[in-house]
Amino acid sequence: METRQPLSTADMGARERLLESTVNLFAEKGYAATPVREIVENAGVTKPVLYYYFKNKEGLFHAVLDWAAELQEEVLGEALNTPGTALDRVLAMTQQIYLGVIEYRNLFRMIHSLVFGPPQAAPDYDFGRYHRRMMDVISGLYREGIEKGEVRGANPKEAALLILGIIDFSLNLDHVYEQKLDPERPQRLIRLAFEGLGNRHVPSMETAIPRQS
Amino acid sequence: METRQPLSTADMGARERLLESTVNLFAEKGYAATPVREIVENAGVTKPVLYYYFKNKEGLFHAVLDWAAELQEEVLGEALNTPGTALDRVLAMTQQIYLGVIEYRNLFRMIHSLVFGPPQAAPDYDFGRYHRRMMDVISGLYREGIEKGEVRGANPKEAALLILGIIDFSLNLDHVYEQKLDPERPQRLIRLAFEGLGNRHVPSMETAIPRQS
DNA sequence: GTCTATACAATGATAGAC
DNA sequence: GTCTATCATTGTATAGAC
Repeated sequence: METRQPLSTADMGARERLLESTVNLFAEKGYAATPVREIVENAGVTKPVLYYYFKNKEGLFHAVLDWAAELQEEVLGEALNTPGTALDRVLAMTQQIYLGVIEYRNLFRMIHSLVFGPPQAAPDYDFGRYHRRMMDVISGLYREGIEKGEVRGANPKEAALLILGIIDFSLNLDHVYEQKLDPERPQRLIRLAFEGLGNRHVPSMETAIPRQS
Repeated sequence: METRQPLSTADMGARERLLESTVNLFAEKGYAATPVREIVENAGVTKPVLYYYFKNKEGLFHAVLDWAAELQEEVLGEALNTPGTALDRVLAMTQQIYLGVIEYRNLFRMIHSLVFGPPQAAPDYDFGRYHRRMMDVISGLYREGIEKGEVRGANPKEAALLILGIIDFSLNLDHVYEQKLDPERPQRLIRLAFEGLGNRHVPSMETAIPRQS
């Protein structure tokens, strides 16, 4: 029967258009609020085509999410190959993430609203995997920074929470207010978190920041 | 006709049970994935009762959200009456928020997934109001801290983003992993943000800090 | 592989009795 | 105010022709 495809490569056909349509609609309306009819219309095919390539609406859902996990690995993989201090590497990773989000914006928005949305609004899936993977990578970066003496010895897990929280929240903001993505914001906030909100007159580790008042 | 009620007080009747049922189900499954049949079953009434008190499913939705805005004002009002330094007050506010979230947990979860979920998964509503209100309050607290010389002069809006991001992310974590709420976490992370991730050996915010390297 | 046509269940909403 | 019974619509999914 050969209904199995590589899911990524070169048959710019009905299957890929269905995946793309699904991502766009789930990002905008969520799983439950998106009728199959719209998915297929948007992909320029008819309903039976969907049920030919995927078992059902839920199968389509899983196909998209597994694809997302692959992309996350690509992004983090590049980030891990970056040299520099802990702050450098965290900023570079953040940059990579933003580039990935810009390229696959709706995919990210879909994942994000699934992770933080109502638990039963969509079929079961281990959404925590994205989060855990991020935590592992970031806490690893920070831990190395401690060993090299670049940063103070805060609990790496807590530090990772703070950093991931910033990235996450920044992306959320861009999403909620539907502004253009502000690729600078998470970097600014992360620097702020490294420098500290409370300490007056702190020279930055990387940049010399002008101060006044 | 007199179908207008105060929405809050003492008729522990069908209307209130409907609101509570709605909150619980929307928090768990979201707007689109929650059938009115379940709402009324869970409230122990029948469908026409719902349509008697509220215009339709969407009217019920709005009623719940307006109620949430009132509660937000209560919580922030208490927080604003707290004395102390900027850090003290931010921590106190965070504490108040957590108390509120514990008391009205599902209401918060519902709001949150609506704010950060897919835009068209539910009827239109100005969800940004909750966020803007938080930003105003927090940036105000920080600004006062600057004027009193308690904190360094970071951009109050950016500082508010960082702080709100922490609160938000903490609540998200508790939600996503369905752990018990950890009321300590946001406080820890906020202190961490005030102290700074990057600065080794940081004395508290009041004193001037020496640097090295 | 892709279509037309349709089966079948679930949903939001209401009419009308009490 | 609350119920029983019902309607119109929309949803997912499939049969069967090509």
